[in-house]
This record gives sequence, C-alpha cells and structure tokens, in this order.
Amino acid sequence: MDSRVETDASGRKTVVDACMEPCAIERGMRILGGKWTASVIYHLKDGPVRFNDLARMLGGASKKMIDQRLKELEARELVVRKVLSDRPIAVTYELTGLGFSTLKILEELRSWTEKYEL
Amino acid sequence: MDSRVETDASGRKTVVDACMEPCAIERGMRILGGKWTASVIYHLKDGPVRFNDLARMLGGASKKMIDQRLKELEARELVVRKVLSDRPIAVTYELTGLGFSTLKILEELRSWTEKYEL
DNA sequence: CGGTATCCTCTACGATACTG
DNA sequence: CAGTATCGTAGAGGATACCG
Repeated sequence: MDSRVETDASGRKTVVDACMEPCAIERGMRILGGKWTASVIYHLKDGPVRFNDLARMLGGASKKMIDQRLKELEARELVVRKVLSDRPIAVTYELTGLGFSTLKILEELRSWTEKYEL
Repeated sequence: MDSRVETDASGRKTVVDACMEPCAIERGMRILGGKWTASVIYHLKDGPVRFNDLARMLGGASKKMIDQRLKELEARELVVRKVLSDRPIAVTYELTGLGFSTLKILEELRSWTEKYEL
C-alpha cells in the first residue's frame, strides 16, 4: 500500500496514507471553517476595517481569537494588514483578491442558513 | 444593555448578550464546518451509501468520527439513516432535501479550493 | 456489518491582565 | 489603539478493543 509512517522528534508516530489526504472540500473547510474565520472575512467585505471595530462587530469573539484568525488569513493571503499611522497607532485589515473570491461561497452559506432558519 | 448573566449548577457564570449571538454565516459554519462534516455530505450526493463504504471513502476519519458526524447530521435532518436488513445488518445513509440544498455551497467551496490550488 | 466503550492527549478557546 | 502574555479548562478527536 501507498503509505508510510512518519516519526517526529518526540518519537510520536503518524501513519500517512496517500488516499487519506483530505479532498478539496475538506481542505477548503479547514481554511474557512475555523471559529469566527468566515465571519471575519464577511465583515471585511465592504472595505478596510480597524482591529477594534472588527472586535466590536464580532461581539462574542475575544481579541485573542480575532488576532489569531487575522494572522491565519494574512498568512494565507486572504487578508492584508495595513498600518495607517504610529502614535496613535492605527491599523486596518482588508480583503485581497483571494479574500474577495470567497464571498460567493459565504453568500451561498448565509442565504442557506437564513432560508431554512438555521 | 440587552444582556444577562447565566449561572450554571457549578456556579460558573456566563455573560449572554443578544448582540453577541452569532450571525447567519457563523451559524452556518457551525453546522457544516465541523471536521469531516462537509465531506460526509459531499460523499452522499450521488445516493445512499453504507456505513463502511463511507468510512472507506473518508480514509482519514475514524469510525467514531463518522458515526458522530452522521448522528449530528441526522439530528439536523440533513441525512436519513435507513436499515435495509438485520442479520447480516445493513444500513445506508442518504441526504434529505435539506441535505441536498447544501450542495450548492459545497460545490462553490470545492471549485474555489481547486481553482486556487489550496 | 455497524457500531460502542474506554482511555488518553492535545489544543482550541475563554478570561484576565499587561504593554508600547 | 492594537495587540501580547499567561493561565486554566472543556472537549474534540485519535487509538484500540470489544459487541450484537
């Protein structure tokens, strides 16, 4: 079989099997499906938003979470961070082209959820 | 403000604020965004599938996970379980109308992921 | 075949306090 | 304002074994 075993530094072993690699749907969900991830993107759809404004929009999420999600999204190039000024420091986050390209998915999701009142 | 504090049996307190309730996007993600959830639905799109066949299709997921996801999806009425026979026991899972209605979202997600090679 | 039961680890997440 | 640091817990998820 097309599989191998990887052993990490601590001696932990993991079976890695080619046929186990997550399919496109799963990979996509692992990018967009994190808690608050989709919401963050969606709230940036109308243009740049400052960190604390985003925090206010996402009432239930802690700054730590938002920070974490923004960094993930920046790393994946769905979002760009822009420093407007130091002292007083001002920063905005906005979608990249790739970020905007997710909005069709999110819009489908939103309308589905609302249509069936879930 | 429109908020209240709930205290559970152990004395733990949680602030529940109306404006913190997750929006539609977030609610949708909490239904479809679980690990393997979207994949399970997607693999049922062409008709009923038996438990172990599903497990094989989703190589990386344990039976426990699949079982758990299927039960969630059944509870939310996106999937129906059908017993075909006892001894030997045979069971299939298939999408409901509500289950099928998610396929537009999942198809958008799949094509997005593939288009950008994520 | 279609699950349960058990155990165990790991990390995601929340709360809180602090900083440049 | 825009974060970072630290701590603590719940529960998600894997491995394995067992059951009707």
